[in-house]
Amino acid sequence: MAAIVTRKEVAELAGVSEATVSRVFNDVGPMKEQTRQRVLQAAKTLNYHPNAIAQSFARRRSGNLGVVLPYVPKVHIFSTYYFSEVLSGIGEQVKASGYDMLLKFRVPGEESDYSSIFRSQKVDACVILGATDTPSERAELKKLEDGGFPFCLINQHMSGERFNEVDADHEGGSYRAVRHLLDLGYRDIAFLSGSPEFSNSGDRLRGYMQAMREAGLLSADAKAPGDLPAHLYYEGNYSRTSGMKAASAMHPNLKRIEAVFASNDRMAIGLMQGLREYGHVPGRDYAIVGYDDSEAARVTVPPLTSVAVPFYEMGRLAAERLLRRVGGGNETGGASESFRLKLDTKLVVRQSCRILR
Amino acid sequence: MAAIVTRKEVAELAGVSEATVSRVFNDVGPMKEQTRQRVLQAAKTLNYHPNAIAQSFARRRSGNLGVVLPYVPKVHIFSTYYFSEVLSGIGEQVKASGYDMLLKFRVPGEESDYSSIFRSQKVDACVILGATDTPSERAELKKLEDGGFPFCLINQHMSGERFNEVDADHEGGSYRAVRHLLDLGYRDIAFLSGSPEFSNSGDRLRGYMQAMREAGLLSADAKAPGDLPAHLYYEGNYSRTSGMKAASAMHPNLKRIEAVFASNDRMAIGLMQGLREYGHVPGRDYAIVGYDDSEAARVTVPPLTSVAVPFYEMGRLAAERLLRRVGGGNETGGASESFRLKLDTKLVVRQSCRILR
DNA sequence: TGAGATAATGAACGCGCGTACATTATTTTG
DNA sequence: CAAAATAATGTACGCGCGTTCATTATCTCA
Repeated sequence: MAAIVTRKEVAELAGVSEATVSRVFNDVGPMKEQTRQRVLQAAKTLNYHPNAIAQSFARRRSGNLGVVLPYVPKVHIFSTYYFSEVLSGIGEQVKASGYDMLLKFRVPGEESDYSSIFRSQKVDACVILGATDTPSERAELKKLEDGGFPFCLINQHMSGERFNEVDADHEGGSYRAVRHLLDLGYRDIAFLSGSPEFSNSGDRLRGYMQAMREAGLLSADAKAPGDLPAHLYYEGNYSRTSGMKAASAMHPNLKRIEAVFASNDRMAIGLMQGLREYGHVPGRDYAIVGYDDSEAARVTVPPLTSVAVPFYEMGRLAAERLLRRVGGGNETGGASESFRLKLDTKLVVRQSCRILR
Repeated sequence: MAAIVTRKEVAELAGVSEATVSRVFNDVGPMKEQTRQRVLQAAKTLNYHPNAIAQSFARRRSGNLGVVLPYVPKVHIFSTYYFSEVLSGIGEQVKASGYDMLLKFRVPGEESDYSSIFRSQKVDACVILGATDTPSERAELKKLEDGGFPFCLINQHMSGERFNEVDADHEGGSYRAVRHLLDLGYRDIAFLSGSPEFSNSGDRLRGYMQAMREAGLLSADAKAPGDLPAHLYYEGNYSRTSGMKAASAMHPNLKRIEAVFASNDRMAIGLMQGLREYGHVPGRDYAIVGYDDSEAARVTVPPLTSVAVPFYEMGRLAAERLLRRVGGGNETGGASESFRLKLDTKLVVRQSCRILR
């Protein structure tokens, strides 16, 4: 291992004190140009790089933005559209802000001790992905908030709390998707929901039901899955295989279903594959709209109409807001204002829904 | 911000010295059980967590595995199959080894100063993704090697060097793909290559040509793209859009092409989309084999025959080998043995190639 | 030219750990 | 029971920085 060059060696070569070396590298205080050049030359000669760990320690700041990801053994988490897009956006902002991105894997279901992530001092702020609205997770997040640790949830709203959040208008996106189907003449529109512990699943359902109520297809007080006809409500876990499973459940009812709105593209694709095995061709025998507008939506046959969610931008904004906060270093007074952003979604029309009537 | 609890406070509460607190937490030396319990109780009472930055500093070890990724502004790098799979595998191993994963983005084309990544001491070892075989990159990697910094290349072979590498048998995978087409009766088999600066592009081409030579479809001394009939060689950059572009170039020649072997699934998919616009249906009018066996291969119509590359396992093994090395802390003597692994690839047959003859 | 003001730089120490060596406590042995 | 051996714990300091306060060098002004 190559020997570590410290500022001590640089100071000796340049004939100055270590404090001067430090000042030069941090652009602090008055500095004679001649002295500065001498130091920089010595540093270059010795190929000196400040020890980042020592800097972090002395500054009491890690220079890392933590990203907390759910850990499921053997699951290729980075290959999930949502995570990969958000991470790309975070990465973009981290790079632009001169921070590093430290990934932390948290085992879901296990005692979530979020605050220990901060107490180790290894991250200055945290983006939390895959959080769920359960009492224990809420309690853990409250502890973070009470401790003044800067964090941000993405795509997970915790109503009644003042956590930092970056979310998207899933309800509006869902509403527009279903209105699109209604405008094409479809009336018997089924809904394939994702896991209910995610707030965004509830948002999608709400948008679906609002559009259906406005079209007079549901009673005015319909609010929950239980208020839907059984043949119009299905549930998966956002995976393609759960979409294929839903196809088995849906197939017997397909005489009574004209269209399907699925809560994400993967389930839509799995559903299409499953129904194709029963001889039902998407876009011809039934209409289908996905959600997320992932790359996969563009490669299916026919290409999928889907609601585009700006996950990349969500990740980028969360990182930007957090890093602005910790970079400002303005810890004056009590709890700072929380930020909550809700980004627009957009329906991208492709060939999976023909005009019916 | 919550006050930081240090071992000093724990020591006071437990009525022991700071060294004893340290010993308890590091399970070092003889320790009276009674004393140990007193310390642990005090730590729990104060909610003490060792400061990881201070630990890293004192240990002269960061506890981070660096992952170097190419940075291209606005490109959603995590959404690329190769990167996402490798990262998932690395993440799995990092979690298992009690390390953290620090992402570093490097601007390609820019002066690649890999060694500065190590000189900051912020990572103990590095996995390098997206490296290219250019003289300047080689020089930078040689500097790392000379400095004794532990790193590993993935999916990029640098012939003549002794760098740590984890690769896959692309030549063998390619060969088997083309043999499969030959076995189905196809003779006029075109090749859609990826960018030539990646070693694995050359591997794929070699496997293709070997199979074609053995079938007597190429002369015995054919070695380079120039030795191929022009209508059988195309080039893309591994993106879906470059595959669609290749479709335009290939379409006029489709009377003379029976099958296509594409260097990755994305280009295969783009090609299929492009040719479908000209009325050519994959699996019926021509056969096609992709590479990588990404998720997308499973959702196309028809599902794509593809060569499976264990990217996830490659990432996991690279991390395992590196972390074993730095964890062993055995820096005795000079340069340690480099490791080079080449994992098997496997042809996964689906419906994109019918029996021709 | 000397006093005062300002610029530039150095000395010292803290950040919160890990641990070598010294000291004290406890146990074993003759 | 005392000496020797072993177990347990404490003291002191280094890791490589950032920065406060002290000291020195330089400039300005009367």
